[in-house]
Amino acid sequence: MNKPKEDRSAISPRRSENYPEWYQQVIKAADLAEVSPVRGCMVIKPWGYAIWENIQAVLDRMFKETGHVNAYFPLLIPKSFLEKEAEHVEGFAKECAVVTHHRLEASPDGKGLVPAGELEEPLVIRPTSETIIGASYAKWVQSYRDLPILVNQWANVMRWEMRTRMFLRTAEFLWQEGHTVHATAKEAMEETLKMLDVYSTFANDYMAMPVIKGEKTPGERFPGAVNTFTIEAMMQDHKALQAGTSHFLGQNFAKASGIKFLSADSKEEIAWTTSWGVSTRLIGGLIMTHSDDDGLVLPPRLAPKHVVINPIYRNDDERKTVMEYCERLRRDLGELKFGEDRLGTTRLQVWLDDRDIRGGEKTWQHIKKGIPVRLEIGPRDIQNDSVFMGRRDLSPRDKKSVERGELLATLVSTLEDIQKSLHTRALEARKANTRKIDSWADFEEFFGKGGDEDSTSGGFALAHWSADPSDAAAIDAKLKPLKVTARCIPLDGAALDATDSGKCVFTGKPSNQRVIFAKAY
RNA sequence: CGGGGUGUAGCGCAGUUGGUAGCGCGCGUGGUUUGGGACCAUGAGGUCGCAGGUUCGAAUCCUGUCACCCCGACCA
Repeated sequence: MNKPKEDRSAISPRRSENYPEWYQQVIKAADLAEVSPVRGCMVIKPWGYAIWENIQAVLDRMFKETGHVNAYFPLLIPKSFLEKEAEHVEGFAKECAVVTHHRLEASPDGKGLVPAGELEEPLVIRPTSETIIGASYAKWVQSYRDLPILVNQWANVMRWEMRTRMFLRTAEFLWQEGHTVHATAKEAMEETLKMLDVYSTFANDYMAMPVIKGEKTPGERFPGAVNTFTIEAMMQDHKALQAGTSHFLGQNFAKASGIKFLSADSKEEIAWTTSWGVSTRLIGGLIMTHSDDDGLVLPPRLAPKHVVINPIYRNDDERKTVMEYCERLRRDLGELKFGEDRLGTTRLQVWLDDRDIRGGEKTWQHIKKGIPVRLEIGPRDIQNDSVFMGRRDLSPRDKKSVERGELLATLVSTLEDIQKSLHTRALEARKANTRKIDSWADFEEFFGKGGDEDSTSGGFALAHWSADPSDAAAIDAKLKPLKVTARCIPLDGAALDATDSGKCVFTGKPSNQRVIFAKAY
């Protein structure tokens, strides 16, 4: 408590002391979310939800630019629908919340309400919507002329997880799920990869979070998919986060749902489908990619407020002068173009924080909320027609005076500069903790043999791997004690300088592809 | 579902061999302060997770139950 100021950090514990606890504290300090009375569910508070709205705005525009439209399907899915695809049921059965009754009435003992009318067929709260959407598509698709169908839905889903963590894994979460239908396998695969690219672009350009595009190994596939593609990011504790997935479903779900069409030469054919999604988990990724020991750090392009103005005054006279100056500055800054809504570029979002709170306290709140640029304006600054500016990607003490005109002229490029610096920093962290591993001994060493809870051990291991399905069980057995999983087979091995041939570190068999292994969220 | 732990004020906690509840932070008010997380004073706020039991008397002892947390099995 009485540490010298230089030694204090706004968040306790620091990342290096207890990473998982630090993560929780960042969320609390930034007022992003809180636990709810409902098991495994969270309340997303306004600041957290505003970030989600920005994520939605940008992605929604990108989906529409790639030809997709939005629709909405029911929350409840008949149990029998889920049972139609064998692997799919098996994958999701254990995570389903089930609705079995449809009415409440007074309990016979007079205490509270009890469910009354039992449903003939239980309804499952959607854990994902392939089956219920498939039922609609079966009706919508008759002819090759009806294809492709390119629909997205913004929704909530529920998966009854054993252990939950805010944003990273909650029982209920918000997401988007794209579900498309195509006449050919080739076109469906192109769609699958196109949307993976959209996710990758979004992660890099908006979240400033570098990701590796790759294909999941068979063991990590979406239940029912033929191929699952993923974007994988590295968090600051060097663990991997699956940030988005895009699935080529082949004809599996089309067969299960009866999505058939007559081709140009009048033959009945089974359609090809895809699905792809990202969720509020992205916010967890955002936090763990950029935030520091002083709290949340937001990439400007997704920040709900780009700039906050902190007026400083001692009495009512000063207040009047300072507030007039600040209001005028807010108006002028608000004319600048930065940030996006669903249609495209919009205006800079400025928060003039005139709450009746001490200045220092206020500043630290802004820091903990991750606002990219902070301006302090008091009587001294006004005399010089200048403001005091701090950047969230720099030290809280690293502030400088900027002349008003210069501020207006350079602020947008400053924000872009912050955006870029966050990406660069994250990419360098990933590179520094990615290693080519060529022996089992090195592999164990890299991940801390024994799988202890050293929260910052390991990283991404690029290792050769036998794709032979008969080796899968043996490889799993070796990985399990280390708590390591195959994250993906990178699509662009060249970018990772990983195109060489070698021998599988688990089996010694020849391999011509390196796979990324890591501990994961 | 197994193993361990915790439920006391908004949050974090104390409460001894049973005697009807306290501390810190936060919050309200007044004052002094104010360009890096203020200080003093003064207030408000709790049927001690829930239900039984033992007892003259239970936050404390006993039984049951619920919830949450940590460790495993599962996962965007």
